[in-house]
Amino acid sequence: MSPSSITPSRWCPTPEQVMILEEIYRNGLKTPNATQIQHITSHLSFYGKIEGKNVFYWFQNHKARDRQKLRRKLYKQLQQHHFFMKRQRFDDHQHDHHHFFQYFLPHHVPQLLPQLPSPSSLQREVGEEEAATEVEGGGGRRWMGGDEGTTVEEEDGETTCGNGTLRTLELFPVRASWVKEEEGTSGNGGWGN
Amino acid sequence: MSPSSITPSRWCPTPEQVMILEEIYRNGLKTPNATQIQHITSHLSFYGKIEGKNVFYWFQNHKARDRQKLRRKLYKQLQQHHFFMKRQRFDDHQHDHHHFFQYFLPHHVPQLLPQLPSPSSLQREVGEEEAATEVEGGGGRRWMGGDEGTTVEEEDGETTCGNGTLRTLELFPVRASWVKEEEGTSGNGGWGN
DNA sequence: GCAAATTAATGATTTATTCAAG
DNA sequence: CTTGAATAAATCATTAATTTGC
Repeated sequence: MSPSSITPSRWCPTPEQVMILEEIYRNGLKTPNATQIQHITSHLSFYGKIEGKNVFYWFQNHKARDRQKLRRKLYKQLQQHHFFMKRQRFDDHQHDHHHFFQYFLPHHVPQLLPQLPSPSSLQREVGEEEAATEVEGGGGRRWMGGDEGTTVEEEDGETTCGNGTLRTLELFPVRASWVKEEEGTSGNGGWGN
Repeated sequence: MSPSSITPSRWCPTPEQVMILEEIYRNGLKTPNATQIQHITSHLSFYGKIEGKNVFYWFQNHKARDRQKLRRKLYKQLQQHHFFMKRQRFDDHQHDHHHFFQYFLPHHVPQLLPQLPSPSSLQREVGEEEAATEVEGGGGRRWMGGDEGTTVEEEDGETTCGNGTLRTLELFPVRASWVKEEEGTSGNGGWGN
C-alpha cells in the first residue's frame, strides 16, 4: 500500500488546522477576504496540504452552520418558553442562593404558545432542521417546582448509599428521548452541541 | 444546630450521581434545558441530596472543562510542531481554482490577519502548566514555542519554507481591528473602520 | 500511622461574547 | 446603536487527595 500517494479527493484538515481555523473564527473573523485567505492558507499549509479554496469554503460552511445551529437553539427556547419559576425559599438554607437563577429561568412567561410566533424566516429555517434535533422530554413543564420536590432533605447525607450498581436504565434512561441520537457520529467528532 | 452533620457549603455528589451524569453527558446531552434539568434532578435525588442548580452547574463545568482539556491537548500538539511555515505557492494553484475566486477576489482589504492560536487564556493556561512557552522574550508575543523538531507527517515533503520566511508574527497580529466589524463593508469604504 | 500542610479537582460566581430584535 | 437572552470563559472558593514531618 502506498500511504502517501492516495491523493484524497477532498481536503482533509488536520486537527491543528481545524483548531487554528476555529480560533480565528472565534476571534471574530467570519468572512475572510482574499488576502486574509491567502495568509491563512499559507500558514496552515505548514500543517498539511491545503489550498485557498479550502479555507474559503471552511469559513463559508462554518458560518452557515453556526447560524443554523443558533437559530435552532433560539427556536427551541421560544417553543418551550413556558417554564416558569417562582422564587424558591432559600431561607431553609442559610445561604441565599445567589445569582444562579439569573442564568436560565425567569424570563417572562405564562404558559403561552403551543405554537410559535413564527417570524417567517426563522420558522422556515428551523422547520427544516427541527426533525433532526433533539426532542423535548415533556411539553411545557415548569423549571423547578416550589420548595418541594427538587431538594431532598436528607440530613444524614451518607454517601455510600448502598447502591453500587447503576440502575440507570430503569430509573432514568440514559438514552432518553431527549438525548440526541448523534452520539459518536462520524464527522467532525464534537465541538457542537 | 445539627450536631450530626455540618451544613455542607456545596453539593457533594455521590459516585452514583456522578456516574449517571457522566453517562448522560457521554450520550450526547451537553446543555440540558430547564425541563431536562428538572428530570435529571428528580431522578438523581434518589441517590442523595441534589438540586437543579447542581445539575446545571455540573453540566456547565463539565462541558467547559472538557473543552479546556481538549484544547490543551491540541495546543500541545501544536507546540510540538515547528512554527516555521512553508510557503504555499499560491500562484501555482491559482489557475485551476475554478470559480470560487470570484467570490472573494473583489474585496480589497488590508493585510491583516486575525489573532491566531494562542488565545490568551490558552496561553496562560498552558504557560502555567508547561512553562515551556517562553513568551514575550523580545517584545512580541510568540504563540508557539521554538521547537524545531520536524514532525510533519505529510507526504508533501517539499519545503519551500526556507529559513527566512518566518513572518508569523507580522502576519498574525494579536488583536486586529476588524474583528468586530466585517459585514458593514460597503458603508465603510475602506479601512476607516 | 496520623494530622498539618500543600496541591489538585471541582462546585459555584462573575464577567465577556454572541447573535438577533427593537 | 442599544438591549435581551443565553452561554462560554474566567475566576473564586471549598472539598478531596496527596505529601510531608513526626
